[in-house]
Formats: sequence, C-alpha cells, structure tokens
Amino acid sequence: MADTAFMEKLVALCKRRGFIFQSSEIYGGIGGFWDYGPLGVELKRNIKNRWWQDMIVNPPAGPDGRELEMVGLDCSIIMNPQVWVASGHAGGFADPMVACKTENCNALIRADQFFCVAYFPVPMTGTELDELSTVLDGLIRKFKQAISAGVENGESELEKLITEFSAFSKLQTPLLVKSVIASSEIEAIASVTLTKLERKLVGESSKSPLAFPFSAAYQMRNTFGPVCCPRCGLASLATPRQFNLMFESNTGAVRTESSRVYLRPETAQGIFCNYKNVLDTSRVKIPFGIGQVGKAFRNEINPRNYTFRSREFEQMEIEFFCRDEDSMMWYEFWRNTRFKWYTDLGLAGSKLRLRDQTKDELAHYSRACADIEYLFPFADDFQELEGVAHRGCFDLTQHAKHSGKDLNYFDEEGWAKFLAERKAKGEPELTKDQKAEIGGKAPYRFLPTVIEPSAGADRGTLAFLCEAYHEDTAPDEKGVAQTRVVMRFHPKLAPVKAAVFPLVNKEGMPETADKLYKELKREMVVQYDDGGAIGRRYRRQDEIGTPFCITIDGETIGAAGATNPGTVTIRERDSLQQHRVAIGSVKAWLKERIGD
RNA sequence: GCGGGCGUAACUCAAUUGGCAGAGUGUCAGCCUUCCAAGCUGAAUGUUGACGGUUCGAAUCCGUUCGCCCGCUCCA
Repeated sequence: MADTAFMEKLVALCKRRGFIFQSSEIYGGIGGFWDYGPLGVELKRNIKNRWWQDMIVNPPAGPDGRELEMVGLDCSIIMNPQVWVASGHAGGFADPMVACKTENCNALIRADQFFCVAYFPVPMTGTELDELSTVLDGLIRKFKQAISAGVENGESELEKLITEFSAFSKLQTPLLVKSVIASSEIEAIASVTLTKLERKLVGESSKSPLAFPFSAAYQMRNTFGPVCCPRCGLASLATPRQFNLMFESNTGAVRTESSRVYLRPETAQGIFCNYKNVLDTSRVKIPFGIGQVGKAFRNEINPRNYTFRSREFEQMEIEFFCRDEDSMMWYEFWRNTRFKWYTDLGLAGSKLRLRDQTKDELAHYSRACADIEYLFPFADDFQELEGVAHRGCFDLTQHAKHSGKDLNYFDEEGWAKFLAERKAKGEPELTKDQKAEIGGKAPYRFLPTVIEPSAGADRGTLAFLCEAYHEDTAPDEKGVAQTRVVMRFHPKLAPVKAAVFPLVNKEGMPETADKLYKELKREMVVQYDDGGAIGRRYRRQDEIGTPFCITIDGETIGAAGATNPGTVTIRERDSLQQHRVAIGSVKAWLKERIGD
C-alpha cells in the first residue's frame, strides 16, 4: 500500500532542510521540474561521484578476472536531429493515445499497447484456428516491431497490416470489435488457449474471437463496428492522438523548420555517436565501456510522484561494447554489478529487487533486460531505478546506416595473430584482395554488441532519501523516550559527513572546536554548530543525516579533573554511541569510516 | 488531454454564518546550559497563488486564470 503519510513527511523534511525545492517556486512552480538545495546537491553529487568512481575510475574486475576498461564522456544535450531519426526517437518516441469521452470514465489508453478482440458469428474449425493463430502471430510481431523501431510513417505501416489482415479475414466476417485488452494477454489469444479465452470473454457462446492491434481496429471500425472502451465498455473513444515526448528547441536566432532541434531524451546516443572517436583516440579495445552522466529531457504526459517522473532528469549511463558471443556473460556481469552497487550503498532491504523483463516487455532488438526496482512509499508496485539492457548491435547499426559511416570495430590484435599463425604454418601470403575479404568481416571486423546499464540519478537520489528516512525513539535528558527523525544515509552518501560542537560556549571550547572544524572542512563537508542545547544540535544533525558529531568538552581542553585530556567525543548517528578519540586522530578516524 | 481535490508564515495547520490574519515547530539574537530537541527572554517572516466581481466589509461567496496534488497513462 502506498504510504502517503510517509511521503508527505519526507517531502516536508526535504523542503524544510533544503534537500529539494520545487522549480521556480516563487512563480507558483512548474510541473515536472525540481531544484536541489544545499543538502540535496551534496547528496546527489555524492551519488553521481560514487557511480563515476565505482564504474569508470575504478570499476570491479570483469567476469574473466581481468581489469575492466572504462572511459568517460560528456556530450552535448542538443545533437544533429538526424541522431533521433536514427535512434528511433523522432518517429517512435511518440505514443499514440486514445481517450474515452464517456463522462465518468475518461480512460486514457496507449493505443500501441492494446489489442482489440473481434468475434466471429460462426465457430471455426481447428485448422482455421491454427491458420488464424499463425497469421495473427505474424501481424502482431510486425506491428510491435514497427512501433519499437519507430517507423517514420506509422500510418502506411498500419495500412499494410490492415490489407494483410483483410485478405485473410475473408475467411469469416467479424461480428463486432468488442473490447480492448492488454498486450500481455495477446499470447493467450493468439495461441492454443483460444477456446478457454473465448469462454472467458463471451461465456459459452460459440463465437471465435480474433485479436488485432488497437490502431488497426480503430481504422477498420466502419467495417467491423465500433471500438469499445476497455474500462466503461462504451463505444466512446476519441480519435487516437500522438503524444510526442521529445522536447523541441531551435538553433540560431531565426526559427524555421530546418532550425528545429531536440533536447536529448537520453544520454546514450551521445555515446554511440562518439564510439568511433573514443576508439580512435583512447587506445581502448573490446570489451570496453563508455560512461556518461548528464541531463536528459522527456515531455512526460503527466509528471508525478515528486521527483520520480521529472521532465528534466539526470542519467548515469554506460554503453559497454563487446563481442556478441560474450555478450550474455557481460550482460550477467553488469546486471549483478549494478544491483550490488545499490545494496552496497544501503538499499539493501526487501524494497530493492532485480527483475528480469519478460519477453513481452523487451524491445524487438533486445535479447534481455533486467530492471533494478525500488518499492517507493508513494507506489503500490516496484518502480524502475535502472535498466540493464542487452541491446544487440541495434544502435550502432542504425547510426552506421543513417550516417553512412563505417562503425565497425577492427580487431588488430586478432588479425595480426591470424597472419602470424599462417606464416608459422608456412601457408602462402594472402593477396590484397584476400586480406580485404577475410579481414573485412567477423571475427576481425564487426559491429560490437552493446550492454547498457542506464540509471536514473534523480530516481536513485529519491530512493536513497526514502530508504534513509526513519523515526525512532531516543531518550531525552530526563530519560524520557522522544521521537526523533533521523536520515540514515550511508556515510559515503551523507551530504554532511560530520558536525563539530563546543559543548558550551565558554572556557575556550569554541576556539578549539573552530580550529578542528576548519581543519576537517579542507577534506570533507562539515558543519560547525554552537546553537542551543547539545541535544538539540544532535537532533538537527540527525534530521539531515550527518553520521558523526564531534563534541569539544572539558576533557578536550584539559579542564581541571580531566582524565582524558586532548580527546573529543564522537557520537554515532544510528547507535547514539560515543567514542573518545584524540583530537589529532579525528580526521583519520572519520576517513576510515567514511571511506574514499 | 479528461475527471476529482487543493492553494493562509520556511514546515504542519487554525481562523465561528462574510467582521482586527493566528498557533505550534523551525529560523535569528541574547541568556542559561559540562552530552541527546520541546529551558528562559526577545525578534523577523504574509499583497491569504493572481486578477476581477458581489458587499459597508472577503482568507471565507461568485467568475476567470495560474499552479500543485490524486486517478487514467507513460518511463531512467
């Protein structure tokens, strides 16, 4: 169950303490855009820096035990518009939506994700059903491919399908396009369970149902009858409309059709477009990866759930290039590596899961995809933080085709070895033509296969915020249990690593504390606080998730009766335990616990 | 896009039938305080989202508009 009360408390805290603000708040805000305040920026930066450090600078060893080759990149947000034609975003990143006009229904349907069912007046024979299934399978596959490939002219693609369907459908005339069902049920309809489903849909009547894409059904409504809303069941659907999710802008001061450009909807295409540059300049060899952290933009139909679905968001993406025969090994590697990264940083509970996508969910070019998902307090279901996708060589193929450039990888090492082996065996030297012939294809020249771990930085930040929020009880000075709000960030992610307090504002304690504070701030984010009672200061730091509080007391300054002169207390946020540490060792003590 | 809900201090929320815009928390200043907030004193902060209307008088009623939240839907 969604815990809205929890979410409201977290959102209030984020505002009150300066983690997250609404964008342009003084003007009433703007939906789908958010600002990170002084603490939020530290938290998000820590997450991005960790990612960069753990994935690019010092990645774990590969599945073969060898060092991983990873390099970084920082691409522009606006690219040549042809990029988006090649990637499929220009054509396919637009969802055909259809709304129901019934007063109390108003359902909104993704037309490409729904299929219609038609019923035939006469029962079919087993052979006819088999034939029907085969044809349907083919049609559905083609339709899905057309959608995911982002065919530039979806209309004509649909018409082709309809013609094909009509040719077949002279077998029987459908009675009525009755309902719309989710694509996940399509397998059931198009395969052997026809009769079972038939019963489910039309009781014990003998009509045989036939399913086909919603858009096709809509176009054929004059022949087959009206398409009904899946929710209210009435024939009240409006004309399907395109929802384009690309942000548009213009280059140059004069706006014309040809000046139109797009803000990138993902950082990945910048990597693919620079893949050849990286190969040519940085001495990397396959397998290797390129990582990038950067903003991306999508005109979400309806941004919701705090920062979870923003229209401007930040991604942390890797494109890992490898040989196709090793690709499933690398896919497994990245799938596990990325999941472990989250658990190591504290998303360790049952709220985090690794889920393999089903065949239905996969894009047509994708061989496998795993989602790393988090159960946010605002949702009933797990939501995606990151997708690790096996993309085959789809992207590079597309860019090679559209740019006209050869994006093949040439394995110089393997080629040299091949030539040397021939020589050793005393085989005759190859002619120029033979060399071009053999060296011009696999295994020496080929388009690499790509594994893409693509993480949402803002989603990750939000997940870490949700995971950190705790209310527990701690005793006050009278020993009475009091509720306290504590953000239990992993020390590596905590926006403030430590706070320095003088126990009281006299006897030289402020001076000593200030000196320690200034020394620590050279290497980490620390705060100095002398305001109010010590307990109040502890609670303030608990609320922003500072893992360690250092107090300068009588012992530190060697007051009369001190048994541990020159030591401070370091209080731990989660356990409330205190440690006595020599003031000169504080920095080392903290660094040991916070890590690099 | 459609439907519903809602806009009062930094946060959480009051304000009787239309009658002087308030409280708690937080923040700031000072005092007190030798280790876990709700000790003391004081202070600042509001064109009640905006515009218009009704009225002697509007946070409150009406209209318009802007924005936010929820549902349908999408996704990193």
